[in-house]
Amino acid sequence: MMPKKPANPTAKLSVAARAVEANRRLAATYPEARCALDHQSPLELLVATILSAQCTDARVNIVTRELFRRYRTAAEYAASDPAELEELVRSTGFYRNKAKHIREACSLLVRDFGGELPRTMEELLTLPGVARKTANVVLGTAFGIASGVVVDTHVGRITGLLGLTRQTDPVKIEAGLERLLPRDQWIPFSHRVILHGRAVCIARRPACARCVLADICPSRQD
DNA sequence: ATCCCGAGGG
DNA sequence: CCCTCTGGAT
Repeated sequence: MMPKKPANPTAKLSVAARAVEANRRLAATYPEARCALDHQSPLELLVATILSAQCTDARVNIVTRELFRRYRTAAEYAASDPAELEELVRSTGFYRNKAKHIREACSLLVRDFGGELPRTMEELLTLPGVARKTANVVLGTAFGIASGVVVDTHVGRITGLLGLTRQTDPVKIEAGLERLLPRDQWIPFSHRVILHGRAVCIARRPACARCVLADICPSRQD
């Protein structure tokens, strides 16, 4: 008999099959996966998501606790004192841009949408500081509309490591993932990958030894 | 491609 | 010190 060689499932799975299998395992591993940004309304989720750029969700949640107490409506954000808003969001980084985006987006919400959040990608993209990632979060989590996969830094990194995409442009990554996964999995998949990125497949030091995807991951490090 | 920008981990 | 954190606009 030939000595038994270690199986190499990576080579046997098509990209599509690997995407589905990865999602299946992540679903089993993180049954509780959901949006980790604290919020009680679509507006609060929009603000939290704008603040989440290049910042941990834990930090965003610390900041929004006070922020949401101070401002309740789009009109209140729009009328806020710029310096005061900047100070409240300061610790999330990029604080001048973020404060400006919140103020300007809320002004536009008041002017064009009656102070409410619109429910289409096209309309959300008219808001300053809102691109596809933020719009997909708001549509998917606040409104239950599976508009697209949320491609943040974790989803971009991990889907690349898994060989689910060769793209680096988040819009192209998103389009590819949406061809690999059924629509009703787009948002849950995003949340699971983000959790996995925080807990196991950490950017600085991926913990492949305790990763449920290690045997189907082309980038596994031993 | 570059800028915005604070906080925490190694 | 360097890298990364649920990006977006110019």
